[in-house]
Amino acid sequence: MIVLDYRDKRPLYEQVCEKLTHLIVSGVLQPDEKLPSVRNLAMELSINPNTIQRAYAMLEQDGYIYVITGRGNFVAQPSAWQNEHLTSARQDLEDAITRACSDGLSRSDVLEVVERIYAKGRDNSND
Amino acid sequence: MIVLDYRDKRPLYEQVCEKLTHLIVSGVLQPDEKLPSVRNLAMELSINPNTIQRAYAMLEQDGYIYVITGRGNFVAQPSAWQNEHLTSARQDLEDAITRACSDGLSRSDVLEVVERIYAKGRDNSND
Amino acid sequence: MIVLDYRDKRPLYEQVCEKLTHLIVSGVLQPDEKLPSVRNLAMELSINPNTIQRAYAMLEQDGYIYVITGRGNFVAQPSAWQNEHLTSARQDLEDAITRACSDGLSRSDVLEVVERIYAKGRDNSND
Amino acid sequence: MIVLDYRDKRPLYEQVCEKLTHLIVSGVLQPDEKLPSVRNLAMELSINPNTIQRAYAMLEQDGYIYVITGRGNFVAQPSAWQNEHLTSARQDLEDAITRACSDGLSRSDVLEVVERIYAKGRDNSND
DNA sequence: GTGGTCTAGACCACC
DNA sequence: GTGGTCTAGACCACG
Repeated sequence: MIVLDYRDKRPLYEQVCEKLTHLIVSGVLQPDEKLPSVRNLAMELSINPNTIQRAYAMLEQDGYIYVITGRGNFVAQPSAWQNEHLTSARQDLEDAITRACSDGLSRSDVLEVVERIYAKGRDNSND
Repeated sequence: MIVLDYRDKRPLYEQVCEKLTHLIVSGVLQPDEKLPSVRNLAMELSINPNTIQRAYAMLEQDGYIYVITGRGNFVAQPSAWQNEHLTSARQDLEDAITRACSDGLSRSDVLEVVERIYAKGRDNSND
Repeated sequence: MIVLDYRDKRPLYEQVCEKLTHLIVSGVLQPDEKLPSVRNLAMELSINPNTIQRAYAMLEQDGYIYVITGRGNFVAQPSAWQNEHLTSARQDLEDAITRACSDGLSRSDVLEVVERIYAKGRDNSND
Repeated sequence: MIVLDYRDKRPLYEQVCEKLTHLIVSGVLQPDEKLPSVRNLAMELSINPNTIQRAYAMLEQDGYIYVITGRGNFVAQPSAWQNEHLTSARQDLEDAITRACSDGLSRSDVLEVVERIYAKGRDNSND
């Protein structure tokens, strides 16, 4: 379900968080679907339960999942995260393009990259 | 010459590195121009000389500057860094846009952001 | 009769307890009226009977209901709980307002909120 | 500086968090003032550094403090937290009064409590 | 010395 | 079985 990259400099809990967020946002995990339990996912990834716990806590805090103690963690309704997710993604993009601009990339360079990526990723139905 | 942002989460040496890179790439610092000495720049920014040392080491390692022992640090010829700089910037941009795409941003969302940034940043003469 | 909110962070037995308390205090459940049996209510809410059992135990302990072994649970006389209920509610309110005060809310802020809530909730006939 | 209440049901990190928030909001801790280090405060309170770490992480996440790795934790500018703090306090108050209303307290009951508390707490200069 | 991450293992409340 | 908290102790990057 998730593969960790130990060469990645980011903390493990952040990787887990990001991977799960993608699964949720992309709809692979449907609303109200149950996520693996803290202990199970920890075992599956061979990491400490506390690390998973932390990732789940962040996801809940960001509205991607909700928790029922004693039952498990469940995917939240899109209405709970959709807005925030898009604005945050937009902000990240803005930062990246600003950096690209100040790094000397020309507008046409950027546009070309955009076209290439969106042509390749059209199966995601993001037009 | 350089202003540090202590609220920035990144390590100081990375900030110094980035700021100097910008000055070099943008031509504010000309090829073969001498950079401030480690000690001087450290004093000016009121930070530890080790931090500057580390930043200079990275800049040399990335080909932006060259060192003449006993003389100082000097800006390298653009031919030494231009290619690498652009491809690295391009790669960063690609990653960011890929992420934006998989985060659900549409092509038109991205294009709009690009136009906005490049309209605002036209004084950088990157068209 | 009762609707549970699984998103609520509080334990289920506490929710059940609170809902029943409201029904009793507001007079929807009359003194000496029989409450649903543990098993029935558990089935109706699709939760574990232990949870209902615990809620009933708390209600009895707080004087809202009385138990006749083998017969069932019954709403107690208002004289048994009225005083305690009001002083406890008063105490909670006091704590909340003290916190609001120390959080920097002005007296007029608080008064405004009070008016708003009591204007909206006048159908509860608490003037 | 802080006293923990072990009878309190809330987690320790939340208590620490709340106490520090009060110290910050009330101005006892001034902007840009340094907070005790994670390890020091942990020793002082005789609890595990991780618990303090968690409290500090929450405070940063809520904008009450900012962190400079290797230097320490510092009180953020009021502009960073003032708005959110007040709206959150207002929300808490609203919930409490709604509960009081549905618990059968009359408007005059509530008003009386408000007056009593704000009369007592007038040295806090909250009018 | 500073914060940040991670592990290992324990205990608790809830269901 | 579930999540949540806490401890103890280790290691790392930064300055």
